[in-house]
Amino acid sequence: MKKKFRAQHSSKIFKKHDHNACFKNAIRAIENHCLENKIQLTPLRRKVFEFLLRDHRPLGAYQILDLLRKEGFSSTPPIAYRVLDFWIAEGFVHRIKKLNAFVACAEPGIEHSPAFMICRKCKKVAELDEKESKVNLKKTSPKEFVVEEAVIELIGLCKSCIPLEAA
Amino acid sequence: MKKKFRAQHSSKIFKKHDHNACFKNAIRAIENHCLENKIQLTPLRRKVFEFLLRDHRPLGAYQILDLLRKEGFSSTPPIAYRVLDFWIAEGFVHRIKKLNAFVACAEPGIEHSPAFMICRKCKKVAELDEKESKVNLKKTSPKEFVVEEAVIELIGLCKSCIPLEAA
DNA sequence: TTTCTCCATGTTATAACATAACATGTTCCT
DNA sequence: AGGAACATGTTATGTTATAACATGGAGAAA
Repeated sequence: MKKKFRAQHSSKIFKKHDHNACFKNAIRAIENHCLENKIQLTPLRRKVFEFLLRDHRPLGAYQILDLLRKEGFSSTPPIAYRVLDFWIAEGFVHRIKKLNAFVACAEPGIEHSPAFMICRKCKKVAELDEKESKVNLKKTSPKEFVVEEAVIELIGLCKSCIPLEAA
Repeated sequence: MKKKFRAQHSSKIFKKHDHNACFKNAIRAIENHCLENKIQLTPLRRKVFEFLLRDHRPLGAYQILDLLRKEGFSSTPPIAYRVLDFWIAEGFVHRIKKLNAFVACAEPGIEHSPAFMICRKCKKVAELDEKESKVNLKKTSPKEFVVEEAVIELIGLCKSCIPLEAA
């Protein structure tokens, strides 16, 4: 299986990185994905994805609605939830239950149940991939329980915020 | 540190067990805890804990309110949320974000961020303890991220429901 | 090119979950 | 008995999410 959109290594998101390139790369990924799968990349869908991509910070559905309103889109709740459901189904957005919010995905295209690291200070969110998290958990419950889906959300301090907290 | 209330081994909850003893044991645990810590075990608090203890299935706040109403208690939302917050603070109840619901805790008294296994068929919930889950995750993000709190919720099929699903 | 179908978006209404702020009542300490 | 701390009650409202149905628009097939 070919990856079009290389995983952000989790630590990258928490550090200064070439976000312009990161952003463009992700946009290119959804463009390709939609082309290849004959899915419509509508202005609404593109806009919502762009909002989520902006700074690796999760947005609530109602925050997204406010942003859409400012850009002249309709902004009743189902608008946001539908587009979010769409991106989740395509594997490009994840829901963060802990925050009742949504983030752009770092490893789209493959169905997966990622784990997240949520920095409580800068609010950025990075993913841990399956190999690192879900698999470990699976081992802990060998024949006792068949894991079909996992919600794994770590709240804490990211590398960049640890020094700030010391102050 | 002395444990008063032995952990339900996770698999136990998913199997037939002496639930009467299990229930009584847990009630004794809260009675002791409240006595020892000079905390009031009021009828409302006791009742809410009993509801949650009944069958290892999580209850939503509004389900609890319905049950309270039937027993003649006041049943406006803050009543339930306050009692739930109380038990969570004491370490005897956990919130399951995935379900917007609450479960009685299997390993109370120590502050911990447990992991849960939620059976999508029978709806029962069991805990995985910290050694099995959180620590594994911690190892995966060594100096990148300081984990302060973890939400770990596995959705799947429990031992008892796996055969039923095959049908 | 029209008509049909599929899908996206729009709209209205309401459900489900949660908390703020303040009032009243109870316990228990001194 | 007085007062502080805590528990519960009440009203109002905030926040998150979905159901159900209406409209519009793009592309395929006749």
